[in-house]
Amino acid sequence: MAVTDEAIEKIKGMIVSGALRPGDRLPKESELAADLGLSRNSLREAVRALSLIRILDVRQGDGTYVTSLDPQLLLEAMSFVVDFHRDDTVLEFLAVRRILEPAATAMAALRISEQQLDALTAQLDKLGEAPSVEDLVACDLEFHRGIVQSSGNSVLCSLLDGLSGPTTRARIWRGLTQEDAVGRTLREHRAILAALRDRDAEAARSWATVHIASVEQWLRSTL
Amino acid sequence: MAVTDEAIEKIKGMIVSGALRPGDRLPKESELAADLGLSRNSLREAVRALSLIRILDVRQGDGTYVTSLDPQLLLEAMSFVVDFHRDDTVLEFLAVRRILEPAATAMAALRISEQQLDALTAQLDKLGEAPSVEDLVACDLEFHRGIVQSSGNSVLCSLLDGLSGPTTRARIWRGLTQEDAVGRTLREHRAILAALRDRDAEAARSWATVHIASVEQWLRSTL
DNA sequence: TGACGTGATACGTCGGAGGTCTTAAGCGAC
DNA sequence: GTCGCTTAAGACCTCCGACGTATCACGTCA
Repeated sequence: MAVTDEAIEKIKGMIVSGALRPGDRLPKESELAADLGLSRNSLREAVRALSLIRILDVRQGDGTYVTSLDPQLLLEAMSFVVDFHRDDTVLEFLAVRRILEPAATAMAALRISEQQLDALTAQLDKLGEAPSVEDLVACDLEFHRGIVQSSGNSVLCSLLDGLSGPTTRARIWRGLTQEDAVGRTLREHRAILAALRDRDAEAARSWATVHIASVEQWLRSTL
Repeated sequence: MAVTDEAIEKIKGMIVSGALRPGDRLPKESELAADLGLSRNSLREAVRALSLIRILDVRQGDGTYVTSLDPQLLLEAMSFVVDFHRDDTVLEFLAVRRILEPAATAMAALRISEQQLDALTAQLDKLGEAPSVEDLVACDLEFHRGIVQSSGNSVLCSLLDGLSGPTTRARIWRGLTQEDAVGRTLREHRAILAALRDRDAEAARSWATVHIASVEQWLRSTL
């Protein structure tokens, strides 16, 4: 195994074992390199790799720190990965989202606060009747994120956040080509919100399923 | 933005735009560094980072290649990330798995082949009545992986693979073996398999839910 | 024709030299 | 005494050049 890969494993080990805790500062590059028995250049490769996936936070002029290791932060790296997938795998991502999002919406129906409900309502009202496609997509993303956050599971939230990347692309495409998609999306959002207000988990789940399935169906028919 | 980060973005852009396709070979380090306008050392940091998340495949003495970019390969990097999470977030990961795995099992019930069913049966038979903990854990992992693969969704499969990481699984099982969990697990596996044979998606989904919920319940009571 | 050796090629590792940014201590003015 | 600026130290950023090591392809020889 290359010395850089060894260094990655060793740093990982230090964190997993608890020798390095979230927020801790690492020894400076030259010291850490000496400790691990490799050159500063090779160590930097290891640190850079761990930095890309948000394990380490490198601050020039200051030092290198272990991040909070929040699920949100680490899974955020997933969206970077998802970007590499081409359209032919979008359907598979969408299928996973079709499983997770209704479940998250149902969970949210039992936990969401009145305050959050009002915020979602205001958000939908602000958009108006005939928004631009860009505004609609941005709003859609925000709407679903708000709901999923209310599910109370940060892992689930981050996962869906990452999965929404390709879906978003598809939805832009759809909005540009399918005439009634805008109005339909707005109506479905209202329906989901109403189900949440009613604390009706099953209705919320069903509307979320319908919402995603409509995108999926359209995508399947055009690919 | 640092030159290395720029290089990461540029290489990512070349792949996403299609200038570099899966399997393609990159220019050699010195040339690529010159093209992107940075030193070979800094470029290597970028390549190493992309290599960690399985975007690039570096072969000493040969060259650097774009990987297949299969969802399986890229999401495999997630298990690396999951390893960093502490016990207090295991429940959240388990909750997500509780959503995905029953759905995957239900999907599998409609698609799994007779051949795969026989393979799963043989696998359970081989384990016997009183297996060792190591064998049980390995078998459990393999059993679920086999089912999820039959769902036909590689993204879903990779995702669950990452969530069921060896670390998480091992931690859970370590304490679980004290109870009657072994026999219970074996019985539940048999039940899931029977549902699959009957092509009964709902029964398969329910058994899978029960299977995971029992682990979740135990974990919640002990943490 | 096939096995072997050798050279070319490309990645792996290293040490050192400046450069840039952040932080905090030192210092003077209000 | 407090605030703001200057300055110096510390740490990461980038680069260069050199050498080590693994792989592949070509040519040689049996």
